Amino acid sequence: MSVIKYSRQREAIKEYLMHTTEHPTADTIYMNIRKTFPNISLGTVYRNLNLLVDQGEIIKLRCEDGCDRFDGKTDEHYHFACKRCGKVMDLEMESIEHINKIAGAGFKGRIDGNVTFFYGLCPDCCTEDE
Amino acid sequence: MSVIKYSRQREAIKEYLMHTTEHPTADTIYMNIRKTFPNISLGTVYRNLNLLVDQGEIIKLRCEDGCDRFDGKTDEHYHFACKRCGKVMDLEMESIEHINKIAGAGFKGRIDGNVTFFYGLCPDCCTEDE
DNA sequence: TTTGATGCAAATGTTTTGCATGCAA
DNA sequence: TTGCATGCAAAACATTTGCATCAAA
Repeated sequence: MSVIKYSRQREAIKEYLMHTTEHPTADTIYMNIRKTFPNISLGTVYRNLNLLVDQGEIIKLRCEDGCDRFDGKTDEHYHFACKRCGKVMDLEMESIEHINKIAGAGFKGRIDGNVTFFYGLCPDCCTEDE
Repeated sequence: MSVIKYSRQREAIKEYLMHTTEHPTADTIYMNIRKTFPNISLGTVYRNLNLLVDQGEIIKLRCEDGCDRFDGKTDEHYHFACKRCGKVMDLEMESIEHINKIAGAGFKGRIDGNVTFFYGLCPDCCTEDE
């Protein structure tokens, strides 16, 4: 098994994800990191994102719109996607991990967890409706 | 707005999805429909799948493994994905739609629903572990 | 007939990968 | 010095689309 060496690019990606709540796509991350590392390549961004996901330092979100988004917040929380503007946000809500028990009730396998995505209209799009 | 005409290919796709619980990918559906329509093209399969999704006759599942899967069962139910073999199955369980209220409690927007995917080990992979 | 559906192939968009070079240890 | 990480470009992959032709209504 190979050792993981420090890299400024990876550090910058991690740093960027720690300080945004936007749940950016790989391409958005690429555009932003380029401000600091103009020569960084998309391939490097992808390689580092996958590495960070494997290490559990960031989370990969499989969105409805097809492409992946990344989240630097790794503690248990839930996401919301706006059906109108596509924005993805964190939800401040109490735990719903009890649904794992509900799901496991009549199931012969083992339930380890769940991925839950809520959808509807975000606060901004909701206001526009009035 | 254009009228939707009958097509034997679309009917075959719908029929196939109605009688499988495998949650096949577009490519798997293509391979199967080719047994009946050897000349059908992948493009046609995709076009019809999207059409059926728009009509609410089937459901599209965005899976962890990246590609989409399709489900002919359209009533409210939840899915499970095996982390080991990748199999996707339906879960027989009571409704958890109350989580929409929990999610909406401190949220300024509007919650219309949720997409929930459970994961862990399927019954088959679970048994192998013993 | 008219117009939507098809088959085919080319195009698209996202993500991965091979390889020579650069940089961390 | 060793070998992982990078930049670049090509490849891989799932999905969509343009167009001439076919078939439903």
